[in-house]
Amino acid sequence: MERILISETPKFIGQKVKICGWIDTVRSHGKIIFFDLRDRSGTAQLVFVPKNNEETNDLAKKISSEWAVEIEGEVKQRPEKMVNEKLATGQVEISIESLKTLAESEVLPFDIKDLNASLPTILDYRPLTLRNEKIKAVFKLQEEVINSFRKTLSEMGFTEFQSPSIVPLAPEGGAELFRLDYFEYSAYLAQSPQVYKQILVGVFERVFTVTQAYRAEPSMTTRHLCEFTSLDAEMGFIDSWEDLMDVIEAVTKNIFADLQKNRAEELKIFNPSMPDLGVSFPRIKMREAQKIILERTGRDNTKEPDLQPEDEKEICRYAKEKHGSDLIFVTHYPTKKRPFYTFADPKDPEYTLSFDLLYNGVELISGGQRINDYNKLVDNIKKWGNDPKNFEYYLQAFKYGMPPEGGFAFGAERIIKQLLGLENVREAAIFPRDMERIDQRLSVLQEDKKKSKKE
RNA sequence: GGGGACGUAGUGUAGCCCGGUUAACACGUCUCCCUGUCACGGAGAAGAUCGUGGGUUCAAAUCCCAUCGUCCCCGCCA
Repeated sequence: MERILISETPKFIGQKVKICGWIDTVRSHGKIIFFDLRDRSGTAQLVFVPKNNEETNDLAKKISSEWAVEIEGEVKQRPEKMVNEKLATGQVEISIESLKTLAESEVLPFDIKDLNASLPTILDYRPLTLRNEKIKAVFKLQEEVINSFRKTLSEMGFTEFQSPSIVPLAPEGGAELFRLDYFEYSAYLAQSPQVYKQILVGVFERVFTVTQAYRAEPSMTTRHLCEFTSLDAEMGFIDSWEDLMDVIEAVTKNIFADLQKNRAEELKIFNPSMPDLGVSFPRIKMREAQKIILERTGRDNTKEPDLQPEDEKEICRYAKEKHGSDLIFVTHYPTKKRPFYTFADPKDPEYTLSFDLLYNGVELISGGQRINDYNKLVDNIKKWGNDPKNFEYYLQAFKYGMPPEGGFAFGAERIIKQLLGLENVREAAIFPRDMERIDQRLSVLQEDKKKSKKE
């Protein structure tokens, strides 16, 4: 008999079927045992009543959570009073005729259905806790974010490329790089695909990549990861830097729309408030934002070169109240605070044609127009204290005709964290890396190594 | 790089301020009962040298010091 999916069982009422999956829960009433069986498509109730086969009866008593099993049985319409409306398959149940263990499970360290563990514990048991319905849903939603990003940009004529992870050095500074042995030389893990996406604008005009970015920043905050998924795009022949914000707005709105359209079930688990996609995202200059914050809170940060985390939250509240938007562009960050390739505003060179898109108080996207003029770029590399010789490879793209261009990057984990209201970005990374953890806690994994380093 | 908080059965917490006999509760686990549950229910049981080391004290989960671990905030950033 061929296996069918659990979600299909209501179509087989009165018929014998074979289904496979994991045992979610067991409710034993002695002479009758109910199992919830879970596969990739959903969950259904199985009913077992003792047979005149001792072996099967013993097995049914022994089976417990997370055993992988294969069962054959008849799909039965449930009596009206016993329909479970919470379950998609709640109008039917499968009466077990034969039962086969595919893999036993050890006793679970905690109840993964009603998970009530701390984040470190959840991460320690990641291979198991990912099976939790809610945790699993996070990553189905993240998949959709990435699919949507791909789809929108492809339709807009962007070419996807694979960005390298091993790089010679970073254009944005050296402090936060992971260094690695590369034969007899040193190399680094890419902190961003910036260099490569800019080079490829000279080839494909419009490019994007979904890639891992690595930052060795000693940060233990709820919004930082040492390895994160960067959704990067870059486009040439722009008329204005505002073209970039138009693209971002389209991409972002499609992401939210696609989540609602294609992942309604997973979204329902979190029931987040979705941004109003009918309004356009306000665009305000950083200095204006600081003035608004001063007026609203009395906090005077108007001399600061950047918004404080508290300010970012406040300006998002402002955007929601005044413009009905959950997202807001903050533009014109000071030239000194941005990387060397950022395009200065010709009307006011102290500030750049760059922007952050804030969502519920956190930076979601950073971007801006880039310097495409070869000589200006070389000058800036020097001004930022670097040697243009180290950038010769990258500079070729500009030496041989680079049109006006710009781009942006999202953190995939941050989108999900902000949308679902997760407390920590590590909940939005399927296998998060932070200062203290690569899968397992490094303190446990490499106890001896750390000690020897200290001595 | 700077600052703050926390560490008690498998898991999540209470107890600590104000030291005192068997360290409490919930979930999970085990045994028994249960043919309509869906986070099933009922009865019972096991499970913790209170992170580690030292100090104060007649007496330490509780007070002090050190150490290890965990989390959060700032800087920085997506």
